[in-house]
Amino acid sequence: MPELPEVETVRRGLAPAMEGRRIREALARRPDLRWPLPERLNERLAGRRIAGLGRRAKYLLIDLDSDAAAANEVLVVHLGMSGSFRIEAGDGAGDRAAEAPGAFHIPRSKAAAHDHVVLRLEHGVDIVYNDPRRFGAMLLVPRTELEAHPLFRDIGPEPLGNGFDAAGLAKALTGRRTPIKAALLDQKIVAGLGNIYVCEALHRAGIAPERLALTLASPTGRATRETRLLVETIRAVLEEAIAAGGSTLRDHSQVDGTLGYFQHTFRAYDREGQPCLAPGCHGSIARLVQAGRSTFYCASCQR
DNA sequence: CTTTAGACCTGGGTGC
DNA sequence: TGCACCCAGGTCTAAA
Repeated sequence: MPELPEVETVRRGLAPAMEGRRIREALARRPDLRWPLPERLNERLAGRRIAGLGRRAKYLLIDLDSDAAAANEVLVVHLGMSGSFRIEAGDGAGDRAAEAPGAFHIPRSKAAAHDHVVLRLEHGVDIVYNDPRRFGAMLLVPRTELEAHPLFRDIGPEPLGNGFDAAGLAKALTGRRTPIKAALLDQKIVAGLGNIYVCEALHRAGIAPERLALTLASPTGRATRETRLLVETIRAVLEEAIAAGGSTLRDHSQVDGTLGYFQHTFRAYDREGQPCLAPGCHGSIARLVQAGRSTFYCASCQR
């Protein structure tokens, strides 16, 4: 469940359970997700206090205080394609003592397939990370090195922040001969959009996905009516999606088990063959493949 | 430099 | 029931 609105929903769901709490124990069931998990995860997390939860692009940022002289670190989490968190009541001290040191301390009744990491908090709450496809990632980065980190260094502006505007988008699209669909998926141009919200934004803006990116900016790289429209549309779609708790596909749910419902609001994504929902449009949604990803659009009202 | 194809994984759905 | 095949919310890497 991983575009910006879903990650933001996860952040908001986890925050009340995590912020200000201390990690009692960090348990890893396997050594890696997409990349190796941080070395000595438990030694580095146990006892640390969670200062707060943040987000950058599709990354969840778990801010950790450190005792003593060690530098503060951020536990950076990416959900990949299939990552999710859930909050569970811990099992208390009882049966933990019965298990071997280093064992994965999830009661059998609760352990689910693909539960890879558990953060056991001091107040008896387990934060469980589950990720069937393991495209997700976790890494520990010193707070001061976060922005310069290779994963963050080249990422574009936050679409809901002040750094995202028509002038900047126009500049980023200038000279790019890639389709606008692919350009908006490029995290260097704008952060946090994925396949769903790019399709939805282009549909709402009435812009054809095959249009070359450079055609949306003026020849001199200035903002145009379309660049401005795209900026506003992207913002609106993301804000609506966050307000709806994100989109819930397949069996994913939010951290407390409730479902986001923005998927009921899709006007294009995954609606191949169905009528276009743009006001006054009598077309239907088609599917094409761009850069290896499905694009859903209406050839009638997207120009 | 820009752009694309392949790679990484598991699971669900479809059609034979 | 089994099996082959396609598809899926991402993004890094190598190659063109």
